[in-house]
Amino acid sequence: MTRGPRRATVKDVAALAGVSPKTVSNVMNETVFVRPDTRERVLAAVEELGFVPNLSARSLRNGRTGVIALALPDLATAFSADVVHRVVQVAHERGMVVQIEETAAEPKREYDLVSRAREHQIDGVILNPIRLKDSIIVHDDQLPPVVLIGEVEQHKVDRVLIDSRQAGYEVTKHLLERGARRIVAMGGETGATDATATSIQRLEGYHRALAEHGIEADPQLEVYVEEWSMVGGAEAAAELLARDTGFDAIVAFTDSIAFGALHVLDEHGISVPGDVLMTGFDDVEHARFMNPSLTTIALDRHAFAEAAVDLLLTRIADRTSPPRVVAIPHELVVRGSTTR
Amino acid sequence: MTRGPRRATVKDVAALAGVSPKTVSNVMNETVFVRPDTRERVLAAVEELGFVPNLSARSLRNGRTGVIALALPDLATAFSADVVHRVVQVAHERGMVVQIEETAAEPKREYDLVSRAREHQIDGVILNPIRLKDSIIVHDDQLPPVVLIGEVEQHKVDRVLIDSRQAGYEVTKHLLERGARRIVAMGGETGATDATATSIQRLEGYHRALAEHGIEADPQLEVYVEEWSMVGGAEAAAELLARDTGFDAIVAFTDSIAFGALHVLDEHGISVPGDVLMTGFDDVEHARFMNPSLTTIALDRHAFAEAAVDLLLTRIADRTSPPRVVAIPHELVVRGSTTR
DNA sequence: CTGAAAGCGCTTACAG
DNA sequence: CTGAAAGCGCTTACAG
Repeated sequence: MTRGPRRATVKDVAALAGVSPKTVSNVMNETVFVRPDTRERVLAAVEELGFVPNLSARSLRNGRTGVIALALPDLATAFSADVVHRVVQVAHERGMVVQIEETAAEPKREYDLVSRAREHQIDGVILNPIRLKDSIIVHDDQLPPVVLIGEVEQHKVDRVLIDSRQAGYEVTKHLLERGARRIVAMGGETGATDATATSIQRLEGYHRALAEHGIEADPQLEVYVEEWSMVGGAEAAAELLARDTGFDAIVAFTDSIAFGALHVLDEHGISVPGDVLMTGFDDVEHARFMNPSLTTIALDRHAFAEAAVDLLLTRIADRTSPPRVVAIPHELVVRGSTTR
Repeated sequence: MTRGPRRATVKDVAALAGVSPKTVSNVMNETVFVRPDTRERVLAAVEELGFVPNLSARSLRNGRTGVIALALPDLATAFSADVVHRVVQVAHERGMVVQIEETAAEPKREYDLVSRAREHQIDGVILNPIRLKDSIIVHDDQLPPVVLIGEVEQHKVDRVLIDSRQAGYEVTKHLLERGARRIVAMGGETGATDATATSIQRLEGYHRALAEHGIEADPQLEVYVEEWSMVGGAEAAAELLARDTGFDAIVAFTDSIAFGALHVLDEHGISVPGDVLMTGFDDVEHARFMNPSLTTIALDRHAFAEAAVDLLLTRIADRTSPPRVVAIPHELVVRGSTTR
């Protein structure tokens, strides 16, 4: 810096307030009780000098950075955008900033973040892991503070999730109640080798609902979706049509998959909800604005973000307490795509 | 840290390689030429000890953090999601990490970031300012490295933009060529007091196209949109219908506005493109998957992100060079919403 | 409740 | 091209 006055330091503040640097530190960090009049003098000096603590120096000393990482597979999806939006808001309210990471294109990044969080100058990680089997959470047992989001089947780490089995059951049951009998599961497939925990659970719920109605599962009606996006949904719908099997409803495992599938059905002159009923998961904003609007599973996204951030902050403060799980309630939102 | 071995430091590496800490630093930073065999020995020691530099210590010494901030008004929009996605990718390729900030809900944050970037431990900011008149860029002249994205009318700072005037002209001309005569501009309004530079420019292009075709601008056909989102587009469409004036096309100033408007038109039994033609701006992924798919203005988003990051890195390296402007080319993508 | 000293792990001058 | 010393600005023990 060539221009401008030198930034004030704790020393300057201490000198002006007539105390030691240690006392300034105590006031700034509110760790111990400081006598009110001392406190006042320090704060006045801070104000006068425009003192802002140097976070690099603080980090160097105490190992905390005030930064949490949010690592998601694909940042470009509507669901990711909403998670980022809310996590940033909640983190700010808690005095933390958020560093964003994307893991799908660069799988090593996921491992790297979790195995060397300290080296990356972050206090902890909120992670939506890509694949269950790849997740090093399972292997490594000396972890930094980590909160997993999404339905991951392991028990060493704090988690925020929704009950995907139950949700999968509910949407399928809804379709059965509306008269559908040949219901497609779009996103999971029995026996898929690289299935995610989420897809496995949603598929289980789907199977349970079918079984309750005395309907046997038909592998022809299970379509695997590699990329849970609109493109993936469009490809899956094309694959489904190519199988040339009858169907009267689709349970899409995310709203994005549903949007992609809807587009392809429309191109083929298949009407939703006229010919085929359709449901999604997530209730992204577009679900409400599509024509037809999309029946889907909604969750309290703010509660979701808040739980993730707060679990992480708790974990940062106490590394030894047992892992906790927070389940966020969900509900079925019925819209045009299942209403004839 | 109670468990695990102590992290290796430059000292450890220096001792193992039989050199001074300074030489280790020289090798790690590639600032000066180091004799190949010395270099090899140092790198071997780094490898053996798993040495990773402590970035807090580095920052404390040299003032750089390796962090850039990306500050957008609203993170939940599709356009934001895509910008975040691409900026994070490009920044990683350049060895930087990205801190995300949202400014619409917390307007002070914009000022704070730009006026005290150093205090926030960031090397620079990529900023999409909310309102022209609020932007402190105009007032302050001792700025940290800043790159503005979007059409901001000022010349003190590096900028990445598209030619919104020309784009506004092109979509309007396209609609005129398809026979539309009563074309609504949805997003800007002549004389709006808190108009953004973007909305002003798109409106100017719209006016120019009308003028070229000998059509007089009609204030009844200009609808102001407060929030450039689907909700805002839906509200604007409701407002337009309430005016009870004839129209045969809509130039929406973003794709999101178009989606919101499409939904309301559909609810009122107005067909796109049957009764009304519609265009957007941005070419977000949904534009392709809507029914009908949306005619819109596309830009090379990767080039956009790359230009923003690279301008910023150049600025961080050299604070004194004159401000630069990078214009990203755009093109009209014609789809179903303007094809009868 | 507050002070004086030491040190977190780097890199910047200053020498050679 | 490399070394020995100093210091970036905080906070952590250690005293009192």
